[in-house]
Amino acid sequence: MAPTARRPSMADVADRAGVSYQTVSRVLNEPQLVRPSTRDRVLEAISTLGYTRNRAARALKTTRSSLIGILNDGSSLFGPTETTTAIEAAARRAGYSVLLTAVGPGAGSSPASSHEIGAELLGTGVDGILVVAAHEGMVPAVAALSRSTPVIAVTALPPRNPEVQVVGVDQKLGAHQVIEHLARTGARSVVHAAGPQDWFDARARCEGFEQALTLHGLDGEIVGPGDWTPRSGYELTCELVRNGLPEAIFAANDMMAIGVLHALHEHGLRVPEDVAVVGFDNTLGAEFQVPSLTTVAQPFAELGRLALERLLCMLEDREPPAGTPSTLPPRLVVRRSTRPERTH
Amino acid sequence: MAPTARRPSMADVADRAGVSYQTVSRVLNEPQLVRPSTRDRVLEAISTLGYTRNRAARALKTTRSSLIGILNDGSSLFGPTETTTAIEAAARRAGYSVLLTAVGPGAGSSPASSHEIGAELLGTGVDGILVVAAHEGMVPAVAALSRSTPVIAVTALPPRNPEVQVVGVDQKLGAHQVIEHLARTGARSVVHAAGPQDWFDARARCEGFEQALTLHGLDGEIVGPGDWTPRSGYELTCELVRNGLPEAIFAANDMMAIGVLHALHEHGLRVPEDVAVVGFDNTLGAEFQVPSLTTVAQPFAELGRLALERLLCMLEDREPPAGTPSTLPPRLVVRRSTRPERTH
DNA sequence: GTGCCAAATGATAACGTTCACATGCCGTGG
DNA sequence: CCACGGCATGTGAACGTTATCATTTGGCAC
Repeated sequence: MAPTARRPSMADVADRAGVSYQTVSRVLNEPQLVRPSTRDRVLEAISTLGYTRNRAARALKTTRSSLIGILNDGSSLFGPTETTTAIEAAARRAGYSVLLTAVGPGAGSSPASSHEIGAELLGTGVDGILVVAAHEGMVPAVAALSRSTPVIAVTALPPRNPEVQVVGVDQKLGAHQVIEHLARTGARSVVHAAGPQDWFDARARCEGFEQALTLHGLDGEIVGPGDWTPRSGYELTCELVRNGLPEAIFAANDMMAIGVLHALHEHGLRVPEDVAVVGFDNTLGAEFQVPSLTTVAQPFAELGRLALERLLCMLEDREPPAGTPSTLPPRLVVRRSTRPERTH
Repeated sequence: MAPTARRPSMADVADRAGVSYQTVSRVLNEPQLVRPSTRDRVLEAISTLGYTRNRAARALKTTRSSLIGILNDGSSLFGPTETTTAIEAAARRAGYSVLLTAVGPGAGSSPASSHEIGAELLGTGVDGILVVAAHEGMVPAVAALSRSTPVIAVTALPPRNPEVQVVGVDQKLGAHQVIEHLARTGARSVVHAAGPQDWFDARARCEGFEQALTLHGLDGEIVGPGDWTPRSGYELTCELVRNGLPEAIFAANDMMAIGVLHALHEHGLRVPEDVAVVGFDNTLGAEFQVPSLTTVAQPFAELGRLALERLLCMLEDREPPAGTPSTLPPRLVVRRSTRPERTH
């Protein structure tokens, strides 16, 4: 590290190019207003000096920070991480940077302080906020936030606080696809090992499960809730083994499904012959479980891009292009942990 | 969203408290310099107005943004994600926010543009940068960065560019622990299914593997490289099955190990009776694989905290407290995918 | 050549802070 | 009673941009 000579400013560039700093500003913001020859001279000065705009000054003057805040839950869950990465890439393409803030147990902060964290995030001056992995604990923070900044939540539709725009994957549809597939493969009874009920996505899967169950006339119930971890899937299954197994188990996510598979194997039960198993998410490892896991793939990355696109619309005061969905469909991926569908 | 009345500034607070804006500034920055009664009046004004400092103005004046950049590879790998989350939490506690930037194929950007991305990250005015999930493709960006900003790389020791400080988990030690365990459980030959060789951690594991092999007098070789995915572990194992299996397979990470387990199961081979399998990372699902996976746990979160601590030392021009390690030890977690150690 | 319009460029102020310094006040000691 | 030092607070300038308005320049018709 050099003795940190001050970074070059517009004035330095202007001197070198023999123009005023205002012209430099114009080259950067409205190039069409400046004569090509001048522009080239300025651009050359910029590149030889290695000049970059001072973002703080820019933000101060324009009252826009070019920063987008992501609020997540501090877990390392597959889906939210994928979504976050996609948001970052899309944001950068649009000229924004991404400020990451975690709230919740995974981040070592109590729900009580989620309020504070919201305020803090606001204090950073972000232009807009995307809430990834939305669960109940974030509601107070989001409610506070949405009063002073555009906010979009990435989740299944939350029952209340309708002020906040929502973008998500159709969890109910996913559950329907699962149950339909199980019905077609001859299962008569299905248990749903539920996810944590303070997560909107988990609740939506439960609702979808129950709807689909009656639709297809299957027996079934919800057990749990688990907590997204393999261990919770494992423990719930052990209980089922003691109390009577269904013909199929629909786990709230792939991690729990992994626990389910483990428990069944441990008790000498064959999958899918004795019990069929389905997960949710299509995690990286799902295909290579033993047996390879039937699951529901969610378009996490596309979801991130969609959410960002929506947010940009809000920021720039334009309507989202007609026909843009706010809900994306998931896709059932059939593998070997369920029986093959009858082809008639 | 209200018609966005301008956020209150220090002047507003000052008016309300009947002091000058400078006093408000002092209350915020050096409270001990202002009389308690005045301080209370100011604090009250702050809270009723809901005032928060304008970060842009602050950054402009102080030339410090209170922003820390994280450069990662845009993958959703378990380790980097955990580390990132830990960094974010620690940074927030220290009064910093975290700017996330992904570079590399996972982020949809070619290595060629990593240079640009580095410059861009610099342009945001971050006070320091943490490189998580360091691989060869980041070297140009990091080299450029480190000339003008404090940078710390979170990785196994990279062979070159010694200017950049490094914090990491001792990958070689991890490999040694694995081989020692395998030796003790009676394995005579081990194959290492290597990770992508442009990752420093992957290379370090290879080196450790070879060292430990000769140390314990075992047979073995390196196959691959894979690419961290289950599929690559699966394919490498299928090849091994054709060409002759060792008594143990040491996969470069848990994901690849999952692929290995799948392939072995598919070929009717028993784990650990026919072949022992070891992974690396202790991913969330490792314990619940079939059979549950022996692996090396890395202290990802602690690593993040350590890296941030180091970076803060650089930022504040103080020496890291004596005795702070720059390398953390991993921990072997023995489960059922390897044979039990002989107790003599 | 003169006048005029548009295009190109420059000058000034402001954004909300913090820094460096100036001022006012109080109590103390001579 | 006054000079002095320390504490508490206020004033002016500056950070690097962009917005607004003013000025210069060049081209062209008359």
